[in-house]
Amino acid sequence: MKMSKLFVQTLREFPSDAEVVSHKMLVRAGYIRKLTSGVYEYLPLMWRVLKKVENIIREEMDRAGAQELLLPFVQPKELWEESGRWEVYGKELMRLKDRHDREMCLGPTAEEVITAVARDGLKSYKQLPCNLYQIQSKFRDEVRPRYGLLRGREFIMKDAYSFDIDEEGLDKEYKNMADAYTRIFKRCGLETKMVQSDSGAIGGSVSHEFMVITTTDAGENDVFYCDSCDYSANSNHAVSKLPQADTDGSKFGFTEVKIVDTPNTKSIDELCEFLNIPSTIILKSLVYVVDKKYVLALIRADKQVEETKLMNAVGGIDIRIASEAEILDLMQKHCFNGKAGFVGPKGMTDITIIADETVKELKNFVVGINETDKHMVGANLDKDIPAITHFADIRLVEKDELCPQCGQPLKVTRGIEVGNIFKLGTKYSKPMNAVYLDKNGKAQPYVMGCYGIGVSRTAAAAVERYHDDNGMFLPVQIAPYHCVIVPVSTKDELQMSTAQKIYDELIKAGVEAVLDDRDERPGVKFKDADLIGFPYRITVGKTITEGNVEFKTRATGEIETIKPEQAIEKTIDLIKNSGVL
RNA sequence: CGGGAUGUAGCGCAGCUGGUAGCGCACCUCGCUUGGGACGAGGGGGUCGCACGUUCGAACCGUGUCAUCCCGACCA
Repeated sequence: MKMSKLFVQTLREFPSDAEVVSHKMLVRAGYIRKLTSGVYEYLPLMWRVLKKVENIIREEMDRAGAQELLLPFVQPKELWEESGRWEVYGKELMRLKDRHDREMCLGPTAEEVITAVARDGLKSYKQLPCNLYQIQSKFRDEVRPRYGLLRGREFIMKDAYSFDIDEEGLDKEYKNMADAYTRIFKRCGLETKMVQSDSGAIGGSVSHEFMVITTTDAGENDVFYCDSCDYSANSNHAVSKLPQADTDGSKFGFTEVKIVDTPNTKSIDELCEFLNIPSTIILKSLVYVVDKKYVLALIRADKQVEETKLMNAVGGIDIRIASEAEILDLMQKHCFNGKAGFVGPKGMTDITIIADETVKELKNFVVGINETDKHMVGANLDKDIPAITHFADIRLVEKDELCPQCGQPLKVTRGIEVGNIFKLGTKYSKPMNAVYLDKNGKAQPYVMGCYGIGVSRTAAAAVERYHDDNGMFLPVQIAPYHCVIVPVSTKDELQMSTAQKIYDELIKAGVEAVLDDRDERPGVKFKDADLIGFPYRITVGKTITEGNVEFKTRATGEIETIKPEQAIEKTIDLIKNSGVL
């Protein structure tokens, strides 16, 4: 490819609306352009990267025994009603009507469609196990798209679905996919951590996420992990053991239950200060609204509630903390005069009350009683707290708490989720009546798994990982081109003819080379080469009169002076060694 | 959905005590230059997000609306 014809417009400045590195870099280097919020054009450079990532995925998925197909992007409402998700999915599902007023949606994922495909095509146990995948645009109408390709509304995803006769088969395929994913990300030049996670709206029991650990602020997930063993989990799923703490109020003089005045102690800190006690002997009561119904969450006051866990404990799909007005409303409904800050489980017998495991440890504790400026002290669970709906782990894990497996302190880091794997079980096959006939001729629902990789997000994550002040340097496996040849002066015939010769030889060898034939000053060409991130650069300048050219490795900045033939050979060797040729 | 901000040329921005639009980069032409985003001369490109209003006159003032971005909430 001649640089003069390459469809790319590099910008001298970063776009003003970009926040994270990958977004800034990709726009500035001419890889992508925003069409509208959360929707991007993949320009030729970006498309080459995406195709390379896709092909790595294809090779590894095929090797793992999966078969590729392509499913529709527009899906009918009826299918989503079968699975029950039409009601459940929420606003993220982009709904639309066709000219006949039939309701449709843009596919945010394809469990429904693939289950429909399977039930028509997989009738016998002899056909199982089966794993089908596609690489397709997806659309999710995110509340707030941001971070460029990392959280767009339209994005490219590889989604795979496995069908097995039983849990054992699913377990095997789950492991098979986990191994394939590890290979895929490694081939993309990315180190990933496989972490336990919440299974979210897609449902199912077990799930793991593949995280690219990042130092930039683009990582949207907190990952807790243990250096001493293999434990690691997304914060929405992490569990921990707590270090020893004072949880018995009798140590602080609360030996019998009574109600005390606690003026102006709206916050836990104020309450601690007023009573001169640690927060570990306080029972904190938080009002949430889950699926439009009030839920009371109880937890030891020094800990935070993890909302995803709480939502799962209640079995809800939408959760938010209640506003002060809603708390007042709740109080009034129960004939209390309290306000936010003095909430307690007292008298709340008609709403769901979920207590965190930490509550079990509390003795002679302090708790709100729904009366402003008053608390109960010396309270105990059975005696003083009415019916708790149930106990559950709803606690947000924090740094330096202890690993649930080995007891060492947990560490935390940020991660970009580039892939995930779920055990779905029969969550979709049962309601959609997707069955096969077993050996006895009896209909059985498939045991399913699903496995996603964010293709465009993976590419963006690679930019987050591989960049410097001058631009990006994607690994050669996924870089848009392998190398660029830069004649310093296009007017110099020897320089031009040598550059052309090197270019021709590389192309002949199958190297994806670009010849920068533009009549620009060298500085412009060097800046563009660095910004776009050609892994290798061969510069033909004045030293060609001595028979030398310059070979530069973008990632390391290393520069060598060598003969043109050596440059050709070296480039071909490097590309071959990277496994690309 | 709450809080904050911004919409003027492809990109980055100025103009906003009202008088009919400008700068840098990019783009086209000519000259000159060629090892890290040169220089000179000339040129093309914008109904100033949209609508209504105030005014003799609106990019500028007012109202509404749409869009975009940031923080929060939410999120396979």
